[in-house]
Amino acid sequence: MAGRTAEPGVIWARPERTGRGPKPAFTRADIAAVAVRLADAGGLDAVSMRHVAGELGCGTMSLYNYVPRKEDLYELMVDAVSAEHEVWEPGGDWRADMRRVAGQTRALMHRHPWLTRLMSPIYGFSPNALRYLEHCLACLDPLETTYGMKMQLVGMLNGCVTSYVATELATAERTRSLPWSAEEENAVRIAYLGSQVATGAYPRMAAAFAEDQGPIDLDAAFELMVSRMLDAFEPRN
Amino acid sequence: MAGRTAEPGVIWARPERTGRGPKPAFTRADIAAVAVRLADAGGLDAVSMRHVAGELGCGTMSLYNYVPRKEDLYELMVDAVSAEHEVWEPGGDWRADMRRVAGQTRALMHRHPWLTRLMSPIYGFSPNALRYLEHCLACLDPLETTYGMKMQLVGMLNGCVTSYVATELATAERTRSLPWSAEEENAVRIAYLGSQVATGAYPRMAAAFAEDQGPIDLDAAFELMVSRMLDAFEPRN
DNA sequence: GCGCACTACGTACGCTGTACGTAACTAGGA
DNA sequence: TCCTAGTTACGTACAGCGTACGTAGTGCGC
Repeated sequence: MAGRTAEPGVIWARPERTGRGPKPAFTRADIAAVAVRLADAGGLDAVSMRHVAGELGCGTMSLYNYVPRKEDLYELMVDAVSAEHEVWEPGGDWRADMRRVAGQTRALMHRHPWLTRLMSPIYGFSPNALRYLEHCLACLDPLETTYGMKMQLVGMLNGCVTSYVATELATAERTRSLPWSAEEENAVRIAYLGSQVATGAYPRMAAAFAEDQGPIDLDAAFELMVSRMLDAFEPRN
Repeated sequence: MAGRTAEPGVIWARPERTGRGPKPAFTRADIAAVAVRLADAGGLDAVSMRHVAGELGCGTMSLYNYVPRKEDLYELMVDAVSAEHEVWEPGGDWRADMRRVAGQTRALMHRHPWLTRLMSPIYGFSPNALRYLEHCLACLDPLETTYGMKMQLVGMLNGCVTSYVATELATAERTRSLPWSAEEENAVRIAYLGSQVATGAYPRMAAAFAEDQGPIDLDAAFELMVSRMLDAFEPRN
């Protein structure tokens, strides 16, 4: 009965299997795969211990043999999809390589929209996160600066990418599958915003909304943002 | 009984008070203040409809007269603390002003650690968010570019600040008030990380950890990040 | 002054994470 | 070789959550 309750630490630090007892029926990879599938299909809220266990065909509480807390299940999920991060031989142009990294991160988050919600700094050192970080550092080899600075670059880039994609996804989600119609929702928002702006209290916001506002090319805007971000780390001359 | 269920839209679009019926016992500000106080004291998880209602001294379901969904309560909270954003007369140096804005945002998130979790792009157009945005745009008046670009700047800055502070807070939280001791937790993490790095699969990560690693000045690192970010928007010459 | 929109709130439902007790099983140490 | 300790499996149970809904009381607008 010892060690039944939560122990210190990252789930990655505890071995998946210790010799004693019956063979576990599943691997962490199995569990993560099921959870990811559920989240992809029904959103993060569809990932409950009961649901995952049901999908695996085992009792709810059996899951706790593999995953001490639900938070750890989330860690498994993040690590599992992080495996999709492609790793290539850096080409010598760190800006180009990092643009590609950022693009892949964005694509990953589009494939798994729940990822942005789990992109807390806590999930930082899973095996595939290490692999990803190592790859980023490899891409940054041509950049002559400290590793601390490179880590900061990666951190900032990830932060911006996450927040950008989160905005993208929220916007897309709002115009889809709401209990009321998207047009109605939008009309209400526009009307409200218009009424606020019309008070004259926000002249610059008014000007901003009045600006052209053609349909935005989200891809181009993303590339631009990333480029600007990387520019900031170009060694000064 | 009409309109009992959720209606389209932002909570800000519906009037706080329509003429009919008994006077409401509370204002939205009252409710937001209570929720913020609870979150400050006990974390975001301490904010439940029951708990807030109890603190207000009313029945749980009465809250739903003021706040159609819990998500809207969150919106009220974000707006309430956004009122703490100081607004000043821009001094003509947009970089200096934006650095100050970023610093205030960071301070705000330190005062209300739950804020980073609610900083979803959804909560974008509350009254105080508009006030904040207008102020940012005012600070950016000297920067000659489109409003679209300025909005992107503000968005990127917020994204980076949020992710930076989230990391700060998560790190601080991890070394505090855990069910097991912080030393133990850290020891486990270091041991795990060391074991991974020691495999030789992550040579650059190993180098990064080997690097100096004096105690990091979080304030300086933050200032540096913001400066770099703003540099990216400096008009090219 | 009448009616209706609004406030107030208790009850109830389905769901969540997970503590705990119990039974079956197996590998390591004697 | 057997024994036992550690592990897996899983049902039950509990406290808490968001919120749908019914009902009763209130007071403004017509």
